[in-house]
Amino acid sequence: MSKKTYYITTPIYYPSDKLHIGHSYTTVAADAMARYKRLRGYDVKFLTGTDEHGQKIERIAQQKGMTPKAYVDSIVTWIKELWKIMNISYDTFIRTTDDYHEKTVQKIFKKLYEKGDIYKSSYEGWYCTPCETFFTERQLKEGKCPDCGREVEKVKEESYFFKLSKYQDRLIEYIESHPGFIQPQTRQNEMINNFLKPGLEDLCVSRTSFKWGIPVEFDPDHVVYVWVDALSNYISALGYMSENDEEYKKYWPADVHLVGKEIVRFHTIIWPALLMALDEPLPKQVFGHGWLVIDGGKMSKSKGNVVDPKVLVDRYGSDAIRYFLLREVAFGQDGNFTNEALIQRINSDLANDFGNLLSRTVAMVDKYFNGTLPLNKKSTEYDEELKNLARETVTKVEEYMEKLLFSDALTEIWNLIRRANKYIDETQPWVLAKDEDKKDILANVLYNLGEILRIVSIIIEPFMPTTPRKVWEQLSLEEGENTTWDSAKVWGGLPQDFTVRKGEILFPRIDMKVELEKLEEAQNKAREESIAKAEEKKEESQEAEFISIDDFAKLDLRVGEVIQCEKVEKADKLLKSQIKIGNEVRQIVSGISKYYTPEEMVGKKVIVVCNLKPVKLRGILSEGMILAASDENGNLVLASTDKDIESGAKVK
RNA sequence: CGCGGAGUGGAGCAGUCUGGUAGCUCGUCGGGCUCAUAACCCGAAGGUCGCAGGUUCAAAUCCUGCCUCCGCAACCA
Repeated sequence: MSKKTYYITTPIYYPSDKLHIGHSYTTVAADAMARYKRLRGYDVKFLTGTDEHGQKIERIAQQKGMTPKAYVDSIVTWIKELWKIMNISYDTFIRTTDDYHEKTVQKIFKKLYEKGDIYKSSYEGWYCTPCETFFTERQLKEGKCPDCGREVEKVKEESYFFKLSKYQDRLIEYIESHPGFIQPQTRQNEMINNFLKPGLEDLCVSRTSFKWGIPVEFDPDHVVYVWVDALSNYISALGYMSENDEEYKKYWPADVHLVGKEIVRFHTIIWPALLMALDEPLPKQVFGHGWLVIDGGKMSKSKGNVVDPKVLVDRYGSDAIRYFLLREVAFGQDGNFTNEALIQRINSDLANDFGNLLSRTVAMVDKYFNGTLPLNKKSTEYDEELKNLARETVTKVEEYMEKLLFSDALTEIWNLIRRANKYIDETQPWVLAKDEDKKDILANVLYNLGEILRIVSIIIEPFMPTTPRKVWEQLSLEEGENTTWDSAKVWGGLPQDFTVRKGEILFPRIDMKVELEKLEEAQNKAREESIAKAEEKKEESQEAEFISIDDFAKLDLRVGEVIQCEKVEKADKLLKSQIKIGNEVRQIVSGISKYYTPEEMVGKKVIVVCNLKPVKLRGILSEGMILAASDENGNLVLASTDKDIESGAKVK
């Protein structure tokens, strides 16, 4: 009989830059699950990778004077190194630039086209490069990307569309009849209410405006655009539609796609629709986990609060970081990441509770029995409870892991560890040691502690893959039948006369105060380096962007006096001002409401760009722009003149 | 009336679906112990469970309204 299979995936990450701790979080969770299933005897396939195409990559590479491939190669090398130091046990690392993936995508595209689910049409719309997303005129909000608020580019081109709308009803039906499909439940509500019920629009699935993508086989001017390319990695990695599709037959449908909550939509709407169109089964589950937030806010490069996982792993080792990520935050919800919490966890859970339990056990066997336990044992009244708890703990961990509740699983394990520490207090081995007649009781107590350590070391392996071996080393436990998952359910796997070998301290305690400073220093350094790089980039592009005096002369800058000002309703940043410029009065809308009240605006002399093309903001005409200075800390002040001067005066 | 999440002892969270003594970790204070990484064990203080109504014998939990925070969205000429 062949083994049961288990197929788990992470998203494929976009290698436009290095990854942060949030990416590690997803990947570590997937890894813990993969390791757990392997220990349970499953034939596991664990997939991760990178999504390497798109205009954004093309541009970044261009700025750096590299080919797109060379650029992503450098990032991918960095990512693989990260997964290595974090002990990520992926089976396949797929890159969307891999030859086999490109071929499969082309075949999928062609199949859908032949089936009529992809059709050619012309597209007039807007494109946001950072988001890699098209928008219709209607979706656009006042000329900006509705996702990120940045500039969009007008694009008119012919392109291919996927009939997403055709699958809308089937999707709703599927999701409602498969309650476990989208996890956690709240995400399901979000998808149905936000996207499915309002109606789906067909999806643009090709581009002609850039080249860095997979060419459409039968229409080489087009490259396949993100959805079909990226999402199908989950099946192309298994050899779907290739000569060798054995893995596909074996592993598909996936047991779980692990994704961050921001991309649940793509995985629960677009991806299933694509699979429906291909007549292939849908993944069994999409689990959208929460974010690691910093000081209550989202981690983002623009905020400069991105945490580099390599810095942390370097300082504390991957097992400690993995433990923290999976323990601290309830999977599915957002959770805080702070250096304090990290060190706290390391100290109290890993050093004090767990590491110290090993330390004191080994020390006592060493001290009282010269390192090797005698065979004669006599039980105590406390043994039964401890043994029962050990058995129950393994069962509970199994139950929680099935639901991907990593934090709960670890909580159970730590309850057992704490119980073992208490057991030492109850039995008082140092008292037993003073009485020759009680040596057999003492031996029993120490054996039981050794057993708890054996059991714990086995069941923490999915979370902390390197620690178990360090424990076994100190207990002289051979990796083998007494270190399998099932052996953790049976009391007595450790030899009755086991020998201890004092080893390194598992998790050294950390001086919170000192370490916080050092950590911040290290993190700042890493951050500064990346900022410095970004500035370099900026400078390079700035040099190329000198303007001539003629360019500057095109600006019509004038002094204006605010004669009236009010807030724009339903817009929290906008003020509408009437500004007198010479003999003329203009209406200008500005995003300065957070910094200036309408009252203080009135009477101010400001500098206005007068020949800016008028636009409507929030439906209100704005005929120019008020100049203001703003810094990175979010301060904003209006630009003004040094001394008073008549309104209408030209600025140059 | 945009969508969603959250508001529980000093901090971080669980409990809410399936009403009935409010639980955990950290911190604080007191005690115990000495095998151990100044670690471990026990005890105590500390909560009107955001606010206001309602249902009920009984509400953190169910219903209604409101407030605050966060994310998305919007906005930033």
